[in-house]
Amino acid sequence: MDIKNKILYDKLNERQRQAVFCTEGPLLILAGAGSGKTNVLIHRIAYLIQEKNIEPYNIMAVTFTNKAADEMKERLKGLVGHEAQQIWAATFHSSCVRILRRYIDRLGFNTNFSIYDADDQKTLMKRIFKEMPANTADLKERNVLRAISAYKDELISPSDALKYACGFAEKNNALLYEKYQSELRKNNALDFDDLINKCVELFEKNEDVLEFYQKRLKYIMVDEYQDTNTSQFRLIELLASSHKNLCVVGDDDQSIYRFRGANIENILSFEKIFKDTKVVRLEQNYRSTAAILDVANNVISNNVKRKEKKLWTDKKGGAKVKLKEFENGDQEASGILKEIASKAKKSSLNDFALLYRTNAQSRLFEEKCVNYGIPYRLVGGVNFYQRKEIKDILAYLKVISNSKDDIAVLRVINTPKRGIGETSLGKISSFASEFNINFYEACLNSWQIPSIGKTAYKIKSFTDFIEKARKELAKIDISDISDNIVYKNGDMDNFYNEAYKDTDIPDLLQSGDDKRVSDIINYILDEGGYRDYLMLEGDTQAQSRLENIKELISKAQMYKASLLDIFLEETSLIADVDTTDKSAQMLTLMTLHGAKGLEFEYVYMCGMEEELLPCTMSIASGDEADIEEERRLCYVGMTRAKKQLVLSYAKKRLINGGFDYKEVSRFIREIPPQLLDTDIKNELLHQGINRKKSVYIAGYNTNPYKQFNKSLPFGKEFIVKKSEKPDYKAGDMVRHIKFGEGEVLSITEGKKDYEIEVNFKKSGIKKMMAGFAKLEKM
DNA sequence: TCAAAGCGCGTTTTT
DNA sequence: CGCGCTTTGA
Repeated sequence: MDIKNKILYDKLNERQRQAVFCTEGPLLILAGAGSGKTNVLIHRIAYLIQEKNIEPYNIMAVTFTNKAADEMKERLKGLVGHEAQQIWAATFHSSCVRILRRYIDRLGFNTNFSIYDADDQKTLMKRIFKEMPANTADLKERNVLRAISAYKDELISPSDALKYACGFAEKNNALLYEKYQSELRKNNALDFDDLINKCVELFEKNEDVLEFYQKRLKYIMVDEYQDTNTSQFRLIELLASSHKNLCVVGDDDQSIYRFRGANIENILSFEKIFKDTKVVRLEQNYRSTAAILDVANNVISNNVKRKEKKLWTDKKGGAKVKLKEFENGDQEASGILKEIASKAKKSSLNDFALLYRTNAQSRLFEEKCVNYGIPYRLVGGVNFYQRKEIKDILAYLKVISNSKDDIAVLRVINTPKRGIGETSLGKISSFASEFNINFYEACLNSWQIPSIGKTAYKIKSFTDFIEKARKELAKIDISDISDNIVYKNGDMDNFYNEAYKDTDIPDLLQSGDDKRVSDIINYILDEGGYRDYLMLEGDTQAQSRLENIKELISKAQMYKASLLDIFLEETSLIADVDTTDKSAQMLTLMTLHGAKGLEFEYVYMCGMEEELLPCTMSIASGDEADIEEERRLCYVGMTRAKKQLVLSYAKKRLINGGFDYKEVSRFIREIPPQLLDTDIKNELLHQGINRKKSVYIAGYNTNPYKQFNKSLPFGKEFIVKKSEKPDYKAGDMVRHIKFGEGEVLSITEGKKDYEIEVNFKKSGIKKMMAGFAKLEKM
């Protein structure tokens, strides 16, 4: 083979090279965990450019997360140099936004559309609920939104949903879906799912647009292919249908987004859909020791729905996987963190990751980290862009950019307080719907709103404020938007750059006295009174809120005010502010989902308990497929570890102020005991530790610590002793500290305590444990 | 109109 | 336990 830069590919193994050199036609790369798939992808791109003379401009690499996209761009830069900037490497969502900003007018939207996040969706749905009380009685916004999202994942339109709905509930959901979509359109807004779906719609209805992108994107690669849903698949199928140079990389064992509509069929049946697909399996793991891989393989082999594969490594041996048991969640946190702290003395804290199933679990660890002085980096959790103050500022910017965005207008019209209350908002709202105009337009005509009175002046002061910003600062000119190029962090972002491929790019940062997005934010802080509002709220958080805004401002400094839209779109699609400087020595805390695609020397997986992993929902559903997804999640976590994996669980745990006995996770019981390094008796692991499950404490919504052990410092263990036989019996009247008087209905002897059923005069029948309830005989 | 106080409800996971 | 939502009272 005639290869210019042969050395580059010599480091790859045989299979990896196959994948890299196979450039034409459909290719499915089944890449096990740690098999170097990202490496293969970037080498494949390098090969296309350097050996096949493909223009970087003709290559698209789609990822699932911003993190992955950034990493890919970074590594490509190292491999192919500045040309890497021409490659279209982005997430599904940002790719779609980029396309829609140019062409969505074909679908009757304005190109300055807003993007609604989960919060905005909920707010919008709430408004719909108010408007349609008959259809929404005892429904929850969330559930309806989930149903809508499920429709969208499958590319089902509201009219189809309505057509095929059976039963009242489904019909109703479909109806709400229809309403929701029309509201979005009114607001000139799209939700996350729409970003994909509108793009598909655009391509299906506009052949010329599709052709334009097909011609440009001659080689398409999709990372984490197992996580694509039906609509994402359709999008890729459309783009690749003419040249068919589609390469997808995935691992069915790491599919962990089924809940979000990821269709595992996309990977299982890829070969059927794309004729003459070549399949390459990457099964050599370069990341973990055999000890770790053995454990992971044993767990995942319990899944029925999977492509059989044998992940292997030549790193023989390695430290056994550790299993640790703790009395409670608190001790688990201290125990694990102490161990990490002492181990980290010899290596770097950066080598450690602490993984958990739910974000809620992070709190305990955060507190302890603070106590012990362990620096940590929390990935995920409350998103920077979801914080109140940031959302407020962004909402102002959205209003300035797209005044049709009612949700944004409503968010800020009375923040800071302008004396425009619920009643007035209602009046504006009904005026708006009566004349079929947007909320903001109604505000502009506030003096015409019946019985609005003096509030009209207050409304005017708000619209004046917005209008001034639009005229003097943003200079909103929609035709301008696609004709600009953004500089981001000193790099040319490849937004719209296809149009500018051969032109000189002006350095916007140098161009003197232009207004910037940051100026608009300062205007909101100063003239809008937002700073005073924050300070007057006076809570301890005010300072940190201002800090957050400052961070936003520094980002906004890089954008010309006329590029407000682009600023907004970047901020709405970014999951986490990318200030994670890797140079600092920090322990990483994150969810199992967040860990996908990463690796660490030492991985600690905590909360390895039934009802946590697998989580309650997946157990309760009774659907084995849900359990399999949890098992894959467990597998993903385990395969992050390079050198050592430590699993831990707590025997009991405080949950929602209640107090649960936990059973060790079934996934741990799936590991052959000889593979584990543990003090715990292995028989127990085999049979499962048989404790009484999920004792519901005494009808309390309160923490037993608080009720009976106030004096105990936080963190001290609460010990349950087998309690004495109570001095009351069925039929007796008793008194409870909270519920007052009641009649004992029954007493049942349990393993550790007596379970008492009491009929309280005020609060009805409650079941409680005698040891906690502290009932007094009357 | 708004702040303070009370109630109920909860948990996957993310672009 | 906490959060967010609703009710309540000024």
